[in-house]
Amino acid sequence: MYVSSQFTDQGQNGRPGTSPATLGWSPAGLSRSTPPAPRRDEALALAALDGAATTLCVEKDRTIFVEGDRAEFCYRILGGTVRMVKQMADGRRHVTGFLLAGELVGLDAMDRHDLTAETVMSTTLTRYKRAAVEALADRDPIVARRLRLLAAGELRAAHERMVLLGRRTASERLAHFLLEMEARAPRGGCGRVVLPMGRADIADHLGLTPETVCRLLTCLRHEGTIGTGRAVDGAEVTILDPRALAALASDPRH
Amino acid sequence: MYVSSQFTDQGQNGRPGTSPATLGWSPAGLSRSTPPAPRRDEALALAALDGAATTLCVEKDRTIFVEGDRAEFCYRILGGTVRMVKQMADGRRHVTGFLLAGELVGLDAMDRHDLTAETVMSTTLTRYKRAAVEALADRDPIVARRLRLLAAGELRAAHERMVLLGRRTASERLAHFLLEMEARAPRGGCGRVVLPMGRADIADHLGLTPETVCRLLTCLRHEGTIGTGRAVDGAEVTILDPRALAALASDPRH
DNA sequence: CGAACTATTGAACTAGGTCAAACCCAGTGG
DNA sequence: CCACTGGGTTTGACCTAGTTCAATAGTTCG
Repeated sequence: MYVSSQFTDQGQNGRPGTSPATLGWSPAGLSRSTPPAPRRDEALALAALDGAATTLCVEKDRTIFVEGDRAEFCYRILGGTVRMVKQMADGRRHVTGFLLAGELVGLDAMDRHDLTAETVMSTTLTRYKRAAVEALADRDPIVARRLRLLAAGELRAAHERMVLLGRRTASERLAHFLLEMEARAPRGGCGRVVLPMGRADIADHLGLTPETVCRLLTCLRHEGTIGTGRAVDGAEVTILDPRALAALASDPRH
Repeated sequence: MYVSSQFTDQGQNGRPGTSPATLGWSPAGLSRSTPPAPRRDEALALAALDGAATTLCVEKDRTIFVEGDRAEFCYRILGGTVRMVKQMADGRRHVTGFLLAGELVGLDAMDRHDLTAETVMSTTLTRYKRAAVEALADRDPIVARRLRLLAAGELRAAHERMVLLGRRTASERLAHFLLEMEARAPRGGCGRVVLPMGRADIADHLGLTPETVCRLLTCLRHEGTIGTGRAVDGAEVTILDPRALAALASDPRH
């Protein structure tokens, strides 16, 4: 209904030109300290659904689904970036996370989505019927277990984020964000982080204002901790002094 | 091991005198806007484990388990209050939530707990082997589905909390907290909220300082929005003007 | 080239934090 | 029964991290 009208449906053969590094499962927003997430088997398990899957292309800044929508589908990102948003009535916004290629969107829903999913840039994704996933889980305890694990991983990330939002300073937040993005980037992200999202998105993700994000970035640049430039899809940050950045991020325990 | 040494183990017949309002499942930290959580069936499902369950009494301010501990058990609170804590190396702390009678603790773990559970007051709980729960879930898709639903509920609450921590003002946070506690209180909590936790706990839950919590409470009292007093277990707040409080809390959408 | 964005920088302001003192009990011991 | 002690709570005075407002500088697109 609502959703399909915004998509360019390519049918199940419309594979995009970009081939993301990994199409295996990896829980969204998982931080570095989390034990390595399961991959291989689930990819296999989900393969059982590929017959019913549809591939979609969505352009920049479109809505995939809205908070409150009946959760009919979930998605896997083939290429691109998605932001998960929680909106307040008065316009204040929080970006609960960014999802990258290979990650899953909208799997953590009950009856209805509780977050809005929007594309940060032109994005390609595979769509699965949630009902089919649920059915698969009912049939196969292994899949069910993986789903639970996935949820647990997201919950863990969410807890981490609460500490970040509730107790960390602005620079700690930004440092943490840069390191997280670097860790999540496709292999070989040796100090290079591409930030496809704008300053406002980052700000809304970190509970800051765009101005503060800017200022902190300039500050880090002046201190020689990072370098900035522009990549094909969005700004690029080069981490020049990982030690300094890590010191700033100063993780809770570990 | 670590855990059992701090407990007064009553064995499985050592039922406590207090009989909490509901022993059914209810996802922890679920906010009012969330659709009513499933109850009856899960209580039945878990009953299958009651043979292996142990009832424990833990006094005030003890640790039930620590972040990083191998997650051998999970618990259901019979009576009392538990706080879930995330600690930073430098002492900064975040309380991700408070768990009340009837709610479950430590079910959302992967291999290890990612939160520390501490008693806010003298608390009685039932302990289940996680492995048994997992096994039950593997055997029974219904249980598995409930577990997923439970996790989704917590995730939802976590997202709500991120908005709260990242975008809401101090007074909005406090108002929201009071209303949430009132909604979660055992039936008939007509405007009366018992707060068994100290100001510091509330502050760490809301990303504020104890001083700010205090000031805001006094402020609300002076405005005639609430009244304060002391109950048997902890401070008590009476909500005199629910409208004003709700206006302050001003929920996102809805 | 100009419109419309987004990013950057500056200056002034404030919500909350910090520090420190006063209060208010619940125990406890004389 | 009452003073004493030790913990949390309140209150006050002051301060700063981060916001707000506003102006400038790139960028993208038509």
